[in-house]
Amino acid sequence: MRILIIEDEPGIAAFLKQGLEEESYAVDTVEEGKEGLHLALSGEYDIILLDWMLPGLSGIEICRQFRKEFKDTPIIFLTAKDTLDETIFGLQSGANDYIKKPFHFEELLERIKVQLRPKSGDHAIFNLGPISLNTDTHQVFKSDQEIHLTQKEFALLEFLIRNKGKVCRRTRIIESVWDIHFDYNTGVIDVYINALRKKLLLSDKENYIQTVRGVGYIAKEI
Amino acid sequence: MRILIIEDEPGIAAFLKQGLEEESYAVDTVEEGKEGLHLALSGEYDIILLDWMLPGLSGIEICRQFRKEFKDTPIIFLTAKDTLDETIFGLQSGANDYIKKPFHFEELLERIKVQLRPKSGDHAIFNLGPISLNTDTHQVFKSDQEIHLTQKEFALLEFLIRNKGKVCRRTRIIESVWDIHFDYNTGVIDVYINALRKKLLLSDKENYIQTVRGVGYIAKEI
DNA sequence: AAGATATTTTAAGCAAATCTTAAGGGTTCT
DNA sequence: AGAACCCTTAAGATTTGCTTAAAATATCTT
Repeated sequence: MRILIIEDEPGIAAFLKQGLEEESYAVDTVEEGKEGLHLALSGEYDIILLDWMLPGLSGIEICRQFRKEFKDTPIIFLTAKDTLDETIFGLQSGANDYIKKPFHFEELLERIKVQLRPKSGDHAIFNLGPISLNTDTHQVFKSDQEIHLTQKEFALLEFLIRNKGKVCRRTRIIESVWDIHFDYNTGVIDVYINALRKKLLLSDKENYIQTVRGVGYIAKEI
Repeated sequence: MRILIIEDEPGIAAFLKQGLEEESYAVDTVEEGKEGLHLALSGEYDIILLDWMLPGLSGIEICRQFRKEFKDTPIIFLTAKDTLDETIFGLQSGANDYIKKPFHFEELLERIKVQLRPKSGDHAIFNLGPISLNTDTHQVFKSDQEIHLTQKEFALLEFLIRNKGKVCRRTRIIESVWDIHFDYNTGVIDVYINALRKKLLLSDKENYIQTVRGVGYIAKEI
């Protein structure tokens, strides 16, 4: 999962980046407003943490412009302001949640998780045919049979299922799951896809993870 | 992707042309209004950058006349005026966006990209008669029947459909789809057009991909 | 801290899909 | 009719993905 932090105080940004990376998110930070909007509009992030007061372009303005293009990507405001008015204003501009500085890291983590849950229902469970994946407990089942996956295997499967029905390009996968932004002439993806298919016992009849030659892979309900 | 710049200040025009060409757009510039409108009406451009104040014919007038012919081609105004009234007036006359001078090149680039994305939000779907092409899932359907295309086949069809109604010269095709910028004495295009027609079951009655002798091909609603 | 275990990455051989070339036969235009 | 252009086909070249095993790294145990 890729997170973009737009925050002008380097201390806070670094603190968040480190903490989130330990939770195995792929994190980029940027200090300036316009550059932040530009990065956000690349469409490569799964969630955006946005400071309210920024040099260059205000958080609200970034939020508004970003929402023109991306309706779904969650935005969480990091804000020192706490009057009701301002908060409402922020949420109206398209944010999904806000958190008041100073905050506990755990609380932020919790809110991120909530935002990254599947839209239908409030469970942290994603499904793909008989396969279900729980992002809270980090468990995977196939027809009520638990299947042990390693970190990377889980991350890859999560990425594919979150993008169910869409082709996931290899570059996207390597960026989101491995946090590598260049040099993707590597065979890791193949190896891990192979591992997933084996562990999930996917056959020709149950090809929930299909390869799209020359492009990447797609998780599909058959 | 072809861009037409109608701008009377040679410095700005040259600067934009160079920058955009580095981003691998094909750019033409013109300094005078009437000539600009004439070129625009040739229908060969995917997006038009239009100065507000022009000798010959004002930007707004060009915009209005152009819109009579082409409903979809995006127009971005380059403007020094920044009062709300004038901007609204500009957008009413049919522009899709505007950017205030002086602007950062990056910002312009971002706005161009936004305009060139397929319409209707997140549906990355292009149509040609009963054929639909989804750049998101990398799928092609003809009357709800999925048709498997290879990379190159897909890229070629995408190019043709993106330029629906416009003749695509062989050199343009070889440049856009194969990224070859010289030496196009090759028969690949023919081979792939052939493959497309076969896979899409195009007949004389359904000649959505027509050949334009001596020039190239055109994707056309019949 | 060292050894044992689990995970991740790299590399290489193989198989299959895809891409390109080239050549013969049609078609269209002058 | 002749020339230029286009279509079709099939073989050879190339790329891509699958699979395996071993090397490198991280994690756990004692």
